Amino acid sequence: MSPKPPKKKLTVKSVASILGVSTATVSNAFNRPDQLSSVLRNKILDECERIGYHGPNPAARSLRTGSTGVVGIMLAEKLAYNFSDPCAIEFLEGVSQILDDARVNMLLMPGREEFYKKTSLESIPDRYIIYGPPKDLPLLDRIERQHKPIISVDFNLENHLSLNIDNYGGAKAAANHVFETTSGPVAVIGLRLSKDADGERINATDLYDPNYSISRQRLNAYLDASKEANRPIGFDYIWDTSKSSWDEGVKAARCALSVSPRPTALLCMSDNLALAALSVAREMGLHVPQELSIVGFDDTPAASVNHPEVTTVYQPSLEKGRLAAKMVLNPENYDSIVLPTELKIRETS
Amino acid sequence: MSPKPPKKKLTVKSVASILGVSTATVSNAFNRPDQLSSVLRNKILDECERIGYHGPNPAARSLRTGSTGVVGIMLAEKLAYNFSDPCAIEFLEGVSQILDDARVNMLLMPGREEFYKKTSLESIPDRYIIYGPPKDLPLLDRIERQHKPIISVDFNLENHLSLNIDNYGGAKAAANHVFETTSGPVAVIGLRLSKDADGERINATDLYDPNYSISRQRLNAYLDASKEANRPIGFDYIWDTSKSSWDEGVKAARCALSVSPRPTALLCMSDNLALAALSVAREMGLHVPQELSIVGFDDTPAASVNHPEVTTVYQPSLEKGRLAAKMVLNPENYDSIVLPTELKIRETS
DNA sequence: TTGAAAGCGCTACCAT
DNA sequence: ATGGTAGCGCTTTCAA
Repeated sequence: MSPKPPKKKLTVKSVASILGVSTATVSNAFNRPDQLSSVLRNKILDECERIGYHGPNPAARSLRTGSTGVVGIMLAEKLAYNFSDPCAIEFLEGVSQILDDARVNMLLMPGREEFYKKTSLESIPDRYIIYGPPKDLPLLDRIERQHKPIISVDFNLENHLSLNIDNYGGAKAAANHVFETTSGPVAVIGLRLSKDADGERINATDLYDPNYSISRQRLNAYLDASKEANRPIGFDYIWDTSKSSWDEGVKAARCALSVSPRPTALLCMSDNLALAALSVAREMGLHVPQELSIVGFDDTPAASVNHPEVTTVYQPSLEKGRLAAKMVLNPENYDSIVLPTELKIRETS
Repeated sequence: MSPKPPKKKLTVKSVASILGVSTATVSNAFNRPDQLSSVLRNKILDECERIGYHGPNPAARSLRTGSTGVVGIMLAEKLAYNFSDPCAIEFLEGVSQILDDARVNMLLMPGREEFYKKTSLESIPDRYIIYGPPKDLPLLDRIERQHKPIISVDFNLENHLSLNIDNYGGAKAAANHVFETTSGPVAVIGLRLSKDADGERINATDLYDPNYSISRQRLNAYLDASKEANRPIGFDYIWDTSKSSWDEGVKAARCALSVSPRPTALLCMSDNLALAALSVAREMGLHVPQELSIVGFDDTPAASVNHPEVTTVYQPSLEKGRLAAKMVLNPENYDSIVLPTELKIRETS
C-alpha cells in the first residue's frame, strides 16, 4: 500500500493529551471562545496548527450537534442540466455570493430520488432552497417531513416561503408589444410546457398546471394578450421544447417558420431559444425585425451581446439567487416575494 | 414553536424494535443485501418507507465508516467566480455527468481557506478534483496531508495524477496562423498572467510560473511563434486581465487598439475576451478580419454562435470534466493525461 | 477553568 | 440468517 506517515491519528482526545489539557478545553477552543482565556485559546489553536490538527471531525460534530452548516440547493433533474442553463448559473452565482460570505456551504443536489439511494443525501442540509418545481414528489415529501427551513423558487410550496418572478406580467408586456408592432400571425416557442415536449406542436391535453409551471404562466399571458388584441394564437402556432438548447430551438423555429401563413413574430420562452430562432431566420433569409419579430425571455448576457441585440424580458436571476440565500438563512425576516420583470425592447422587434 | 408531529425519533434502533428485528438486520437491509433473505429485506425496506425512516443518518454512518461518498471539487477562488466562466461550467457539467451516474455526490468548494474556518469542509470528501492551481497553498497542503486520491486539473501536482490540455500546442497553432495571415503588429490580450492583472500592460517581473499557469504556457507559445516568424511581440503589446469578463475584455481591447502602430491581430486568451475585443473593433469601425484578426481560446458555444464566428482554439472542456471524474473514481486505472487542442479557423481571422 | 463521562446513530465483528 | 455490542470523534453537562 501507499507509505503513510506513521503519525498517530489526531482527535480532540489525543490532541488534549499532547497539549496536557482536557478534551473539553480543546473543544471549547474551537467552538466557544468565551469559555476560556484568549491566551490559552490562542496557544491551543497555534499548537494544533503546528501538529496538524485542523479542527473537529465534521461527521462526529454533526452527529453530536445534529446540524451540519450546509444549505442544500435542490435543482430540477441532474446537476448537468443546470450547468447548461444561463439562468440557473446566474441564480447559483447569486446564492453562492451570499452563502460564501456567511461561511455556509452549499450542497448542490439533483432533483431525482434515484441519486439518493446510497447516501441519504437529503438529510445532510440544515436548510433548503428548492429551485424550480421538483419532478420527484416523493423526494420533496421526504424533505418536507424533516421540518427544516425551505425556500421554494419559481414555484409555490404550501406552508413555505416562496420566491418568484412576475412571469405573467413580463410575458404579457412582451406579447402586447408584439401585437402592437406586427400584423401577421404570432407563434410561440415554449419551454417545457408539457412533460413530453420534443420540439413539436403542443398537445392541449397534457400541459403542466400553471400553479406549478412558470412556462404555463407565460403562455397564459401570451394567450390573454392575443385575445385582447383580437388575434388569437391557435394551438397550431404553439411549439414546445424540452430544454433551452440551441438544437431544440433550431428545430422548433424551423417548424414554426415553415407554417403557412408564416408567423411575423415569435414569442420565445428563453433567450437561448430566441437566439436559435434568429439563426434560423438568417438561414431562411428573413429580415429581422422587418419581416419577423423575435422576443426572448430572461435577458441573459447572450441576448445583449448578440448582434442584433435581442428584445427580451429581463428577470433578475442574480438578485433572485442572492435573495433566496438571504431568505433561507433568515426565514423569519421575510415574506414570500415576487420580483418584477421588465420588457427590454432592442433590435429584434 | 412550530407544531411538530409528536413522532418518536427514528433510528436503526427504534426501527428495529418496531419491526421486531435486531439493529444489525435493519442496517444490513440498507447496506448489505447479501446478508439477509431478499424477502426479509424487502419487508424491512417497505416497512421503513411506511413509517418514514429513510435510511441511516449520514453523519453517524460516516463517523462509523470513515467515508462519506462525496467527491470534493476544489475551485479557484469563490464559487461565484466559476459560475461566470463558461469553461468551468462545461467542466462541471462533465464532472457531474459521471458522478451523477456513479451515484456519488459532488461538493463544490471555494479555493480559499477563509471559507473553511467554521466547518472543516475540507475533511468531508473522500477524494478530490482540484480545478486550477489553488491560490491558497496552506489549504492545498492540508488536503494533501489527508492522503486521499487527488486529481489536479490544468496544473501539475507532484505525486498526483494530473489532467491538462495542450495549451502550448493550441496557442502555437493560433499564433502561427495569425503570423501567416497578417503582416502588421500582433498584440496579446492575456488572462491572469500575473497576480495583479488589471487590464493594463504586463510587467515582466511578476508573471506566474509557466509550470503552474496555463496562461503562461499560452504566452510562451505566442512568443515562440513570434520569434520564429521574426516578428517579435514586445511587452508593450501584451495586456493582461484578471478575469474573462466582458468589461475587462473591453477595457484591454480599447487600450490595445489605441497603440500606434495599431495591431493587425489580437491573440486573446479566452473567447469572452475575443468577443469583447470584437465589439470594440466594431465600435471603432475596424473591419474584421480585413483590418484586424481576432483569435480566441476555448471554443465555448458563444464563439461559434456569434456572427461573425470567432476563430479560436478548441479545448474539450466537457470531456475534461468527464475524464477528471472517471480518474478520481478510479485513479489506479489512469496515468496523467494531456488532452489535445485544435485551432478552429472561422470568420474573424 | 478544568476533567470525567454520557451518548449522538451507526456499522461490523463475533457469536449463535 | 440474525442478535449483541463496542466504539467511531465529538460536545456538553456536571462537579470540582
